[in-house]
Amino acid sequence: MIFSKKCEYAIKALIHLCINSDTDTRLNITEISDSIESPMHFTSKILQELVRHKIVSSSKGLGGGFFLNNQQKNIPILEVIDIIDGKELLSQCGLGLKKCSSKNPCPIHNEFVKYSEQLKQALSTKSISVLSLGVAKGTNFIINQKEEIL
Amino acid sequence: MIFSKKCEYAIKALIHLCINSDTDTRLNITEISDSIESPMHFTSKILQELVRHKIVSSSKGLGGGFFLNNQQKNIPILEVIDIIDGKELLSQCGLGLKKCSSKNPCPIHNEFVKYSEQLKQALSTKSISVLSLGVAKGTNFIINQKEEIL
DNA sequence: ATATAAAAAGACAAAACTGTCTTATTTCTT
DNA sequence: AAGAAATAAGACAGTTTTGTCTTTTTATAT
Ligand code: FES
Ligand code: FES
Repeated sequence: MIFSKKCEYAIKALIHLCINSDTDTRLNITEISDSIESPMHFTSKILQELVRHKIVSSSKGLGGGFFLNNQQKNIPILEVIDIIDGKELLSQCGLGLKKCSSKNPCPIHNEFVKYSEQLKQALSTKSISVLSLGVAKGTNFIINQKEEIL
Repeated sequence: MIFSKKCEYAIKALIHLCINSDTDTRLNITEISDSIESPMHFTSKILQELVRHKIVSSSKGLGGGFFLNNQQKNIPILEVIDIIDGKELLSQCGLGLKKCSSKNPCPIHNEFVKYSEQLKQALSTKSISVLSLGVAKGTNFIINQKEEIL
């Protein structure tokens, strides 16, 4: 598993919020965790962390909840991954050497860097809202689909 | 970190064994863990697991130790990763959906599969001995190099 | 003011991963 | 047969990740 569970839940929650919330439509944590099938309190912690980093907005009290404003919907997903799993995740040596560099490359460096750089590039150009498009249209999914018996 | 520590140590140990052992040159666990800078008993467990899967050979008793025969040196590294971290590792959905498929793709499926297939392909065609070449020549490294003060 | 609904925070618990220590077993040498 | 050197195996411990529960704080509506 390349991303942590925290990170997976974060991305799912953000996509759900992108589609279903805005400045004056807030979602509470029960609704969110039910929708993305994630553990409620754990998800709440993750969203709190994202609020601290200004990736998500929130308001307390009656009628409050979590939401994304238009600016937040355009944040690239890589930024979220960097916050939750650390900037190193996609820059680390595949064999765990302290520093991944072409100067002192490990035996899998070439294959590995090619892969991680490409992935990093792709994730840095996809915003939360771009990833949400397919989900809103029903062509992409953030929860497990029922087995269809054909 | 995409591979587990177990897997990192396994790959390093195999490369070290590929370069320094053969049917009648066996290495004991102290020598191996010192050379690859890994925790000795943990590494021993990992090698035992690889012995059970016939990736590594071992013999007990005086003059015994771990070693690779010529056939084992040609095992693709992906096979090792599959054993230690599970076949799923490089086939899993990046968002943790139970099944990664283009029929019910998650929002990052396209990017994700494109690169993980490439990596899997690359790792399936590199044998332990191929990865060892650079290390034997001194152009690749499996332990951290000292900081050079230039 | 009070009740209520919500996030925020903190303490705790379970599980997985990583690592250590001890004992058993095997094999070789003498 | 005895001793030594090695892997094999199992019990245990620390740490991190994942998840749960409870309390506090804040804002709104009545
Ligand atoms: S040095 Fe190992 S991946 Fe770059
Ligand atoms: S469905 Fe998520 S990566 Fe394929």
